[in-house]
Amino acid sequence: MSTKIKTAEDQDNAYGFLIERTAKLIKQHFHQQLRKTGADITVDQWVILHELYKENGLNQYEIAIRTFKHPPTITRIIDHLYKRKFVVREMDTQDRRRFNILLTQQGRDKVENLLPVVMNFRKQGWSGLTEEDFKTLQRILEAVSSNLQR
Amino acid sequence: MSTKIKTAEDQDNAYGFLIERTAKLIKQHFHQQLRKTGADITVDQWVILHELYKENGLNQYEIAIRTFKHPPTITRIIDHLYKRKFVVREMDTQDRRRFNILLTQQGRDKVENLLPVVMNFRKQGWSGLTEEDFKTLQRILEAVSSNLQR
DNA sequence: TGCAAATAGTTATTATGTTAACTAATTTGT
DNA sequence: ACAAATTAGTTAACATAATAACTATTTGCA
Repeated sequence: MSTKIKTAEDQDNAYGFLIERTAKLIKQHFHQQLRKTGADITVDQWVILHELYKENGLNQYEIAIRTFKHPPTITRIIDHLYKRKFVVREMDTQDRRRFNILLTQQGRDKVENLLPVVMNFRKQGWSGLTEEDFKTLQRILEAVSSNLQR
Repeated sequence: MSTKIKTAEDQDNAYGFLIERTAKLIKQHFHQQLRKTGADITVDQWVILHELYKENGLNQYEIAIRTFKHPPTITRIIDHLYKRKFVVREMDTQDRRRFNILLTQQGRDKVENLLPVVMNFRKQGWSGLTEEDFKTLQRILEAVSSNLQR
């Protein structure tokens, strides 16, 4: 069959490992960049701040979907961001189970200060890769995701 | 230049996110598979058991390198595996700072019981992908890694 | 030989990942 | 209208991620 993976001695999950390793590397190096700038913020906190910067007032459920994180994780990270005065929780008047999460001015400033750092980081990480490469990468990773979600 | 990433409005790190999301999905689904079989073992514990199955007696430093995890993480996971009697720590006679980690029979049995589950999981995840796809995936992810480690 | 530097591993701290169990509010079906 | 099911969010418990600070060894080198 055409889908066999290397040879029989390939007992180790080389490709899954490669994907996880790369994801870790990206996160680690991005974390380093954030530290270097003295941002004093974690990668996951950044991700949520950035989502709110793109669309302010998301509720926690929507943030969970968009960031691919679980609800308890969102609760905790929002707690941290609230303590540091980057966001506030606003009770939703239509549905009192919901909180709309709003960036404060301080939160918005933080995102805007870090945007150049982020852009630079990406430029470094993706350098030398072509449009074609991105398309292929996307196709393969989405195939794996779809295989698993069956 | 040939390396630009889509358009200017692509402020979000779509590809980095895609890689991380896929890595998470793989881990999550593998975790589900392990639970379904009643294995009562985490993915990270499996990874270390499997490394030891491939080469018994590795020290913690070598395990850290091979699994891409940090030393404190290895300490804790080995502690868990020890409590569950899957491994033992043997003092290295050449270098008394080192422990050689050895699979017990119980640990070896655990790995062998789970190997078919793991193989099945991989078959599902990678189905429909060609040798060519794997090569491309590998090239791209290694390019990103190498870009970051510069 | 002797002492500084490097190495293997642990402990502690803070943050996130994952699941289960829970509260409170809303929606659905009849 | 109302009980049952669903949904948004929290709390708790346990495991991993990352870094710093530490102990105990071993190695490098003047």
